[in-house]
Amino acid sequence: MGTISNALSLLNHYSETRAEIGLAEFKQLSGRDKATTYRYLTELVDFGLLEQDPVSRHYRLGPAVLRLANVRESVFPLRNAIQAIIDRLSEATSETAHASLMQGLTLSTLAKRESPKHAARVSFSQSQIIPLHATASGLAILATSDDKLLEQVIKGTPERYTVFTHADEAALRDAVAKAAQSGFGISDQGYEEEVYGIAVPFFDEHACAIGTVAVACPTSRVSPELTELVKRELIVAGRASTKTRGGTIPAKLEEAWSRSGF
Amino acid sequence: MGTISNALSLLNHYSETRAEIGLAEFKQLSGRDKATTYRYLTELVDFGLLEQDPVSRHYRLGPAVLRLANVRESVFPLRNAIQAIIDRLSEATSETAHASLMQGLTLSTLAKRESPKHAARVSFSQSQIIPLHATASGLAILATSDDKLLEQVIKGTPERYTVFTHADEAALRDAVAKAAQSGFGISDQGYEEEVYGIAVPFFDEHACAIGTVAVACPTSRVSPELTELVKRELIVAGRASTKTRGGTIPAKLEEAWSRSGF
DNA sequence: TTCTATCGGTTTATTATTTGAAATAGTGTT
DNA sequence: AACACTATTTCAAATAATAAACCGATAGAA
Repeated sequence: MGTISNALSLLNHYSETRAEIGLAEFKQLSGRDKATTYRYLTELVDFGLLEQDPVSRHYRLGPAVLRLANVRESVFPLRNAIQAIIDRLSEATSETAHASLMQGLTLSTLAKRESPKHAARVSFSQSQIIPLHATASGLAILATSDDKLLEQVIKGTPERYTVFTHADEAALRDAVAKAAQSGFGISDQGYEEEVYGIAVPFFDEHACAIGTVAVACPTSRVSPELTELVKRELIVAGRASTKTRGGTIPAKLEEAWSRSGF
Repeated sequence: MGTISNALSLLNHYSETRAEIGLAEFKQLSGRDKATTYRYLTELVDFGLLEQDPVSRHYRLGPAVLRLANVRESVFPLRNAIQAIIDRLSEATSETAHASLMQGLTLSTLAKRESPKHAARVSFSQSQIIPLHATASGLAILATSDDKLLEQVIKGTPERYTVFTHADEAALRDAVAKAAQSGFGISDQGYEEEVYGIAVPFFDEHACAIGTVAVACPTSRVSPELTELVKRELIVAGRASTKTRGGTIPAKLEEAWSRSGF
C-alpha cells in the first residue's frame, strides 16, 4: 500500500451515516500522523474529492466525485459494463445470458449473449419486453422488491404463455415465495416452451432491485451440475452488476444465497 | 503538489470524448516516468477510481466514482435536484444550460443540458473545470463572494483564452464590479469564441456562493429579448437551486436584480 | 476571569519511502 | 523480425512521513 492508497482509503470512511469527518477523527481512523493526515486531506480537497465546511472545518465528499461520476456514466453507461458481465456469464456457463432493466411493470433487455458452444440454444431478441410473472428475471425482481409490485402484477391479470405459466394468483405467489427463499428466480418453461431460466437481481444504492442478470438454457440440458454452475456464476454476475451500479445487495438476499449453499 | 495530487490529476484527463487511456498515453500526458505512472495507475485501480479493460489493458474511470457519488448524493443531495432545474432552464430558454460547483479556485460542472431546439448550440463537456475569471459563472461567483477570492484569482495570473478574456487586473475588476451591479455574471466570448454566457450564483445557508446556474448561447443569437428571458429564468433557477440547498440569497444580490428591473 | 482541554493547523529535524531512468521481459501487431 | 505497448526490476537521489513541539482559537470548568 502506497501513499495514494493510504490517502484514498480515507474516503472509505464516508457513508450514508457519516457525512462529515474532522481532522482529529481522521487521525484516529487512519492511525497515521496528524501532519500526514492533514496533508492527505488538503490534497484531496485540492482535487475536489473532498471539500471542507468553512465553519466546522470538517471534511466531506466533494464536487469532483460528482463530476467524475458524470463523466463515467456519459462515456461508459451501465449498459457497457453489464454487457461485459453478461459476456463473462455466458462464457462461463456456455449458455445464453442476458441482463434486463426494470421498465414500468416489465423488464427490458439491456444486454445479451448467446454462447456459441451449443447449436441448440435459447435465442433472445434484444428488444424483448419481458413479463414479470412468467420469467426467471421477473420472479427474481418480484422476490426482492416491495410487495406492492407483486400486487400490481396480479391486478394486471397475468397472461398465460404456456401450460407452465404461473398465471393464477396462488401459483404466482408460491413461485415468488420460492424465489425469495432460494435467492434465485427460476422459470421452467413459464414463458416459452423448452426454456429453463435462472436469474438474480442487481441493485441500486438503496438496495432496490433495478434489473437482473439471467441464464436461459434448453430444458433438455438442465442438470443438477449445470444449475449449480449457473447459480454460482449468477451470484458473481449479480454482485458485479450491483457493484458497477454503485449499489448494495440487501442482506435478505445474501442470506437466501447462503441458505441455498452458496 | 504532492504524490496524491499528481496521481489524482491523471483522472482529469478523462472526458466525454476520452473514455480509455493507456499507460503510454498517460506517461505522455503526465510527463512523469513510466514506472511511476504505472504505480499511480495500479493504486488508482486498487481503490476502484480506475478500472482496467482486461483486453486493451487501457484504464477507464471505475466503479468507485459511482459509489462515492452515490454516498455524497444520498447524504448531501444536490445533483438530482439541480439537474431538474437545469432541464427546466434549458427548456425555457431553448439554449444550453449548466450548473457548476465551487472547487478551490475553479468551478466544476455539476449538470448540463443542451436544448434540442437549435442545431447550432453551445456544447459543454461534463468534465470541464471552469476558470473563474473568464466565464459568466466565474464572474457571478466573484461578484458575490468575499473580495479575497478575487485577489487570489488575480494573484494567480489569469490565463487569456480569447482576445475578449478579462486577463488583466483592471478589466477583471471592472467585469466583476459590473456583475455585482447588475446581479448577473456575463461573459461575451471570454472563454470560448462565439459563446455568450449569463450566470447567477446559488448560495448555502451562510449566504455564501457555492455554485452557479448559467445559460450559454451562440453570440449570433444574442438579442435583448433573449437576454431578458434568460435573466428572468436564471433568477428562477438560482432561487430554486439555493432553496434546494437550504441556502439564503444575500440581500445585495436581490437588490441588484431589482435594480436591473427583475 | 483564569485554567485546562480540545481541535485545526504549522513547523522542524530525522527517518523511511518514493521516484526516475535505464535495463528487461512478455505480448500482440504489422 | 521489427515494432509498439504493458509490465516489472534495480538502486542512487529526491521526496514524503514521522514525532514532537507549538500556535491560535474555542469551549467548558473552577
